[in-house]
Amino acid sequence: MDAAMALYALRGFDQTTVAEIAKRAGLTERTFFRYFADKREVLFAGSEAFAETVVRALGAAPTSLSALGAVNSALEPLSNFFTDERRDFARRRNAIIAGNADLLERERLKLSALAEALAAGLRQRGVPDSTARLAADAGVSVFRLAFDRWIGADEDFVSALRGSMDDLKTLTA
Amino acid sequence: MDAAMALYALRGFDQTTVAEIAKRAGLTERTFFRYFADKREVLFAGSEAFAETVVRALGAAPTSLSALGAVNSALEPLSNFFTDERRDFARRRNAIIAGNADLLERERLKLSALAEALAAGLRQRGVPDSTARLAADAGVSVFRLAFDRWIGADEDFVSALRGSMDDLKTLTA
DNA sequence: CGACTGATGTCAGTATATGCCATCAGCGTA
DNA sequence: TACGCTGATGGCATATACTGACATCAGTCG
Repeated sequence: MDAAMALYALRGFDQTTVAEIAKRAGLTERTFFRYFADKREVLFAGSEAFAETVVRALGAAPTSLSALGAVNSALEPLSNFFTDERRDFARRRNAIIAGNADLLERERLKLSALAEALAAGLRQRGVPDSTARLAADAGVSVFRLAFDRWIGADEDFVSALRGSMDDLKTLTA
Repeated sequence: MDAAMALYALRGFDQTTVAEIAKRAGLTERTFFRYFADKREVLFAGSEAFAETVVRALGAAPTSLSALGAVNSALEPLSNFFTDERRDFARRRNAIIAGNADLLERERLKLSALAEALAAGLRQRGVPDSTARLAADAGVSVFRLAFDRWIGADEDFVSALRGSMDDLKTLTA
């Protein structure tokens, strides 16, 4: 992962070959592909843990909450991922992703997987399907907005999340 | 496109090579790649026209409308794309996409491009950035929901759209 | 000591994708 | 008519991503 990140940052994602990454890491190409399904996946390794955190928090949210309220409280634990110390790393990672269409594509897929997981969790709470899907999507939108705020300014993630959620509320007001 | 669709449906996307598509279409592989950037793009050829329609309609929406109202009215012209005659084709296309991760990935990217275009249009109407992004994303969510309804039942697209937009409203109520 | 296991290496092969040059048909113009 | 231009296609070479099959080797357990 370190080797890949460094090379992607240095000469860009497209201009980096798996052979180069492997060599830098002191491994063979074949071994690289045993750990990562493809060249992009290196940058999205932690994404399952990420989604799991959200889903678990959703499961733990009080049943009294509305669909959106539950989603909101499911996003809060993500502040453990988005701490001040990791902001710099996140910025570098983000710059790489933003600069390449294939990586953006993968990111969207991961986010939509997150949305589906959220929707499934909501349905389990008894939320009707269409509501569940819309609330889940809205949650991901709010998350993206909060993430951009967190990464752009020195605002901490919880407050960015709160601000974004407020924006959503004014949207429909 | 016909050749590709037929083969994708017949033996699946992964099991179909570009060489086979080209042969069936009476062309060479090289020519295939002059028309389509990659193997997936065949299924998303019309997507720019699609996005343009939405953006144009958004530009034409009365300025008195709220952000969400404008997005809603921007989606309505899509009923021209989703007519009864095209439902069958859409179903076949959808089944292919749903069955393959790479294709799903590409679809997400197209939808997120649509969301970005919508957001840009909203900003041009004076909508603040975060509101614009959230409203655009919500619009795409509503569209997806409406599309699934349209494709699943024999409901026509405008009514599916209306129903989905209602769901969004009850979500935040 | 021998069997098993997990991680890695080696190698061969397939498919995607791109660049470069050749060809050829159609079309307008001197 | 002859000429040159243009756009679409073919042909070829090549890089790179990925996959499957088998070999190797270190550790470990009985």
